[in-house]
Amino acid sequence: MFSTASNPKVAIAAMAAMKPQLATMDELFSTSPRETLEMGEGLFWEGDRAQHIFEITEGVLRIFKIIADGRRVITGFLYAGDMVGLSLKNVYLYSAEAVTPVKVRRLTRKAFQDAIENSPELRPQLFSLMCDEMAAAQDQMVLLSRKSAEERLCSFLMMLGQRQSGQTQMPKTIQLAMSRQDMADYLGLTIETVSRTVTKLIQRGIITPNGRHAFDLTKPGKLLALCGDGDSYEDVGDPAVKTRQAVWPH
Amino acid sequence: MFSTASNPKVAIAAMAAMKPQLATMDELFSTSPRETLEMGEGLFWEGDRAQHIFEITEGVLRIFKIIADGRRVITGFLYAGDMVGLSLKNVYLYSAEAVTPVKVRRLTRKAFQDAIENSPELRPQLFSLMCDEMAAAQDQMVLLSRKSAEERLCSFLMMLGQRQSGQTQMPKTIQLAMSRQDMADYLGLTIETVSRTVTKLIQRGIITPNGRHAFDLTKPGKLLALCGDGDSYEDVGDPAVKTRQAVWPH
DNA sequence: TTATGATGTTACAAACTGTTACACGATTTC
DNA sequence: GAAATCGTGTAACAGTTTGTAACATCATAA
Repeated sequence: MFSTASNPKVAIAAMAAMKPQLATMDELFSTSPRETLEMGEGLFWEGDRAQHIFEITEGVLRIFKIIADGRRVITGFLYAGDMVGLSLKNVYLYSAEAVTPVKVRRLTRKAFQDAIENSPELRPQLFSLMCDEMAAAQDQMVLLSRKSAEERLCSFLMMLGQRQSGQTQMPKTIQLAMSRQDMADYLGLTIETVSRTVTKLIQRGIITPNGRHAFDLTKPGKLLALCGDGDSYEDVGDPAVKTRQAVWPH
Repeated sequence: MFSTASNPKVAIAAMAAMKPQLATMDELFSTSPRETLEMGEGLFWEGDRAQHIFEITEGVLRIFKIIADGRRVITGFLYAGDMVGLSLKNVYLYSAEAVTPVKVRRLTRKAFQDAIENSPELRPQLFSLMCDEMAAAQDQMVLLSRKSAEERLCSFLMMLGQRQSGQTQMPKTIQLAMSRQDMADYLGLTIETVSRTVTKLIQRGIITPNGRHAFDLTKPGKLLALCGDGDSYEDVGDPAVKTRQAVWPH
């Protein structure tokens, strides 16, 4: 199946790749028109036929599932530059709604797959994206599995801060695009517990409310310490100690 | 960057791919020797330099992270045929230990990446694998975020059943390779809660103990009903209703 | 067989989070 | 501009899950 220029399929692919010379994911979507979503509007629903991949150009999107009794679980928030809809299944595995007004561009799954398959530049980028997504999912599992309400809140604020600062140091102010209910459904808490915990953090002077949907980081160091993921590596030492079990002081 | 046979890199890659004609992930590892892990032995640790990708040939592996206070979160169990160590980072993002005696085969990351990059057969398979992993991670987030202890247990047993039956219908008996503590750390519960919940399911006649590490499915229908993920799609209807919000009866 | 340690089970009190109810302010609607 | 609605904050109470401890069971070795 793999061949050289004598295979017309490869030759065509090569030519296709030469024309726009796609080097970034963003360029892939550059020919698509921008579409607008109002606040609260849905982009697609769990179970819909998955025909497109989307790139977010502006705004914040929430990804969620609904289970029995109407319980909602938000599995992620997506910001400008992120992509949604990646999957091999024929239906979307989750729903997507606009948290704020949102602008997206879309590509058919086929166009996307062809572009990836024909671009040795794009493939590692896609792989990298998926790995990052997987790492984020695992961190979220840790949060939901073993962290207290306070640790969840602090972790969430730290994540938002890092995302807004773009990998540099923490910003002074953290913007919350989403409602308390969205936060609760993302953190596996109720809205009341979110409220209580936020109040406690404010009373302890760790954050200061700045309008209804933003916080100033008064003590960013404290916030980091309260995330609960310190010292992960502390006792992971000599790999030569083969039969060591994880220490579990229960 | 994309070219035809005039590019020696591609030509070499083509030749390399022609020799073994790699069509499945399994074949990729077929030249590597099998390595053995004893029960409880570690394969790698979170923070180690990530130099290899592993394929599990036999046995069960647990993937986990440790956070502050020694709290452990098992993010997954891996069985024969699964791969571990996929990531773009230079260090492993989690630890891997043998739950049962395990056999693995390894490939350097570079060898793996080259093989993927040079095989249009393997790429979709890898993509598919990663998508499945992502879907499983999201299901796990739902479980950890909003399911009760009983729902978690039932979901876990169903998952094990499906894995053991190989996508066909539920088997009569479900084998538990792991300890109660492992189950607890995977389901976000304590070992006591796991015990109590298992006892309840037995008393209600839904499962029947079959030795210490296996259950017979007396009422598989009941078990499925208790998973808590029914009716996810029930009100996901007309995509034309654009501004519909998810119903959230709180 | 008996001893020993690891693993699993059960009971009870305690803690955290969820539930319910109501108050407040901002925005929208009429 | 008043009323209704929505999102949010606060409080008392209830409930599930946890933590602690004791006990039971199993596997292995003496």
